[in-house]
Amino acid sequence: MGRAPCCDKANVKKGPWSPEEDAKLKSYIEKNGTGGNWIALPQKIGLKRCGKSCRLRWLNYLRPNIKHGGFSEEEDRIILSLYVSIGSRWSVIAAQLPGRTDNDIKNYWNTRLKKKLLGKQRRDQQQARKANNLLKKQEDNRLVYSIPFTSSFVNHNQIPYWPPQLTTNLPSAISIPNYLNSSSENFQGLNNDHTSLRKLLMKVNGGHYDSVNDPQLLPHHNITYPSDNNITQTNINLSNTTPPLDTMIHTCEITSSSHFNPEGEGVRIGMMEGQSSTFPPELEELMSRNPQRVAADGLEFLYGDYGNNFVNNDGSTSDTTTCGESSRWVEMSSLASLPNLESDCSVLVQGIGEESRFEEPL
DNA sequence: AATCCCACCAACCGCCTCCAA
DNA sequence: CTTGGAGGCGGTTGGTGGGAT
Repeated sequence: MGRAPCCDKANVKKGPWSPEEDAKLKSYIEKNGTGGNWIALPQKIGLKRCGKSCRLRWLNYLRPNIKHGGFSEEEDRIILSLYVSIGSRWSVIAAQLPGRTDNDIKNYWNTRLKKKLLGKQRRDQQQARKANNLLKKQEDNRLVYSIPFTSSFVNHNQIPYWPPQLTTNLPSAISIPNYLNSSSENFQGLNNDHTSLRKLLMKVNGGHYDSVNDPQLLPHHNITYPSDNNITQTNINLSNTTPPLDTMIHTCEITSSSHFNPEGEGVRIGMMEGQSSTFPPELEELMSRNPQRVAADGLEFLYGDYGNNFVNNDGSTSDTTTCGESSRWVEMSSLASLPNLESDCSVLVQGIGEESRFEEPL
């Protein structure tokens, strides 16, 4: 037996609110408050609406001092930094942005901010990919299957695609892995996956992209984490001033370099505290089933066209109709889990400010 | 001018948590 | 301790409008 519905679905109106309904709800709440019971409220004032719907309408639209649209760069930064720290907890994020609702922020993130970030990154990567493809051919002979990251991970000769203003401060050991120069289709997968996107953002900082473990990051944010990681509005104190963009970028560089393995062996970077892996199991299976392609292309085939040319156990190949679903899953999750995403941290963080200032005006 | 496509966003749905009985 | 109602939340849907073809 399922849960009883909160209201009589047959007798409640759905869809957009009329001005009359808005006026009724607003005037009643302004005079009497909600009475602590949203479910009973619509009946009291003669609205054929579900109590939850009334609550939502009030909180997201009718409540005083609500701001709609026109997110500032400052707000972008706050949203990003909190998203990286605590994930898609929109109500917590909204609590740090006066006048913004969780629904607004959620919509803004899903429709614009996320695209802004990844769109910028894709463009950078596509440009860099062209340059890297030239160099890659000269280095293929040095690839060793047992050390799959040798070429792509430790490559001091590749042309990096760090944004120009960052390259002067780059740790000399860091170079840009080939496998990150993915096609837009592959990175597109991240658009649809909160966890993957957040992992990516966390990964680029070695899994320590939060203000607790890294005081350099978000120095104006004072976020404390209860032991059960149950973050509430009350234990987050975020000042109105967010850190300068270059502070965030600088922090990314420092923490990223600390995870760099100059020996070029299979590099392990902890995704989260107490967790580490060289590759996700799916990726390792994919690699073991395609040794020729690993040897030939390094890890590029994992993000490139492997879905279209998948080597089966018997040596034959399959297209996406054979392994479509699983490969798409690997594509998304592995990209978010692969080590050495140093460059992306700067690109992503950089992407916000840069685009807000110079590109694609909203 | 008609149609298609896509971005945006208000609103809904269903799950989870809290708390009083 | 259990149960059920209400609030809260995040994910998703669907309507709408504007731009492209």
